[in-house]
Amino acid sequence: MAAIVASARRQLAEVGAAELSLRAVARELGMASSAVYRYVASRDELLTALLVETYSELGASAEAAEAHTATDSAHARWVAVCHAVRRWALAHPHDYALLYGTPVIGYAAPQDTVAASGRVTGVFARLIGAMPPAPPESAAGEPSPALAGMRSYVPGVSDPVLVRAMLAWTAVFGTISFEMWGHLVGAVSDPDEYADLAFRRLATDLGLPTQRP
Amino acid sequence: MAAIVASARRQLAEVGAAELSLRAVARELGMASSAVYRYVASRDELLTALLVETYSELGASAEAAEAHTATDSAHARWVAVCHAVRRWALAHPHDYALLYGTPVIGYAAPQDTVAASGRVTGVFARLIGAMPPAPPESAAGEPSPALAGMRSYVPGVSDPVLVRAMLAWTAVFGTISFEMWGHLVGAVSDPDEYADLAFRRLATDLGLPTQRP
DNA sequence: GTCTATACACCGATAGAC
DNA sequence: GTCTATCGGTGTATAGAC
Repeated sequence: MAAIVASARRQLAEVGAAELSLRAVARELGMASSAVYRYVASRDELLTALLVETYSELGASAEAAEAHTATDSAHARWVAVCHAVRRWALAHPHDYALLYGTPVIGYAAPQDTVAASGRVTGVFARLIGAMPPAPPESAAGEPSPALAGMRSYVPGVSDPVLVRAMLAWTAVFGTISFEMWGHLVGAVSDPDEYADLAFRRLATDLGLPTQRP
Repeated sequence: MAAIVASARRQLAEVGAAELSLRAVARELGMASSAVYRYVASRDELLTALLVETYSELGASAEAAEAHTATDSAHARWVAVCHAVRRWALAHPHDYALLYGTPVIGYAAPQDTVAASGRVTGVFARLIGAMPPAPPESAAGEPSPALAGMRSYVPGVSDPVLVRAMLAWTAVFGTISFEMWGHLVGAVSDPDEYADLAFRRLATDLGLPTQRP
């Protein structure tokens, strides 16, 4: 089973998730295609196994980056986690595309994959929890019910701050995706430096404390 | 030729860009598969035609939204353009995925598609040009050469402001992509309202003027 | 411009022998 | 658990007649 998933991940790098083929896996493993069905009931099940393993790998990278700078400021940890995600994406472009690119048409992600994705999200959510709960301009206003799900991760924060946190999160993945998929060509000449500027800017604008806790 | 591209776009909605097939197009048009080769030299050429047409369509939507609010504030125009892009994406999810999702493996985008994509980008760039050139906290510092390409669009702006503009741009597409591809499930319960909050927040944080010009 | 025919590949999935 | 054989599809691309 491990060999099957490993082979499938190798294939991913060549053909993309939608073209992933059980037959090709069997070929690479020197088995008959029918033998693979002993281990995996269908192509979709293989895809699920791939998603879970890959989300978990990225989650581990992010967690490791945070643990490694755990004694530092929230600002430093945010930047470290962002860089870890970007580095992982650059090192595993096809795996990144599997997770954050166009979903495979006709494939319905089961609950397992949603749970697996939470590991990465959780790292960001914890960091965002270090935001100052009531910044100067925090206007009062009614808390919007649209953000209820998000608010459960980061309680006691005003709506503008919550939205800002969401935007920072989407900006991180938007930045990485745009870089990897060629949308930054012409605008950014040094992606490494730009990424660093961007991740630091986000941490600063989020108000993440620069002092150690 | 128009019928071929139209059929291909219909197909896109069913199978995804990577699985787009000349045969299926021919089938839908009631032609022999070989006849299509009179119009399109290869599958990649068809893909290019699709990309150019689709970028142009989205660009037209964004431009129309801006023109429609041209007499309003930059803040209002930013929000209108963001909503227009999101509405177009929701109405044409597969077209959006073609433009901003995972690139098709093995397909090298020719220069034509890059030029076509500039129409959308240009709308955002012009709006960003309305940012206050020297905000309070604009630290001096050396302008980074990594942002040279971007700076040519928005001259005379400090690096932090420039980076903030880039982040806003990537956040818009990150937000739309995350919503469309299911990464916001659990965090956001009302996507319409969240999108509005997010786009307004970005306009505000960018410092786009709320008064008419 | 459109057709038929063809070469040469690919795929998911199952039946049934060993 | 693995195999062979098979069903019933999919595709790109070309040759050559009309």
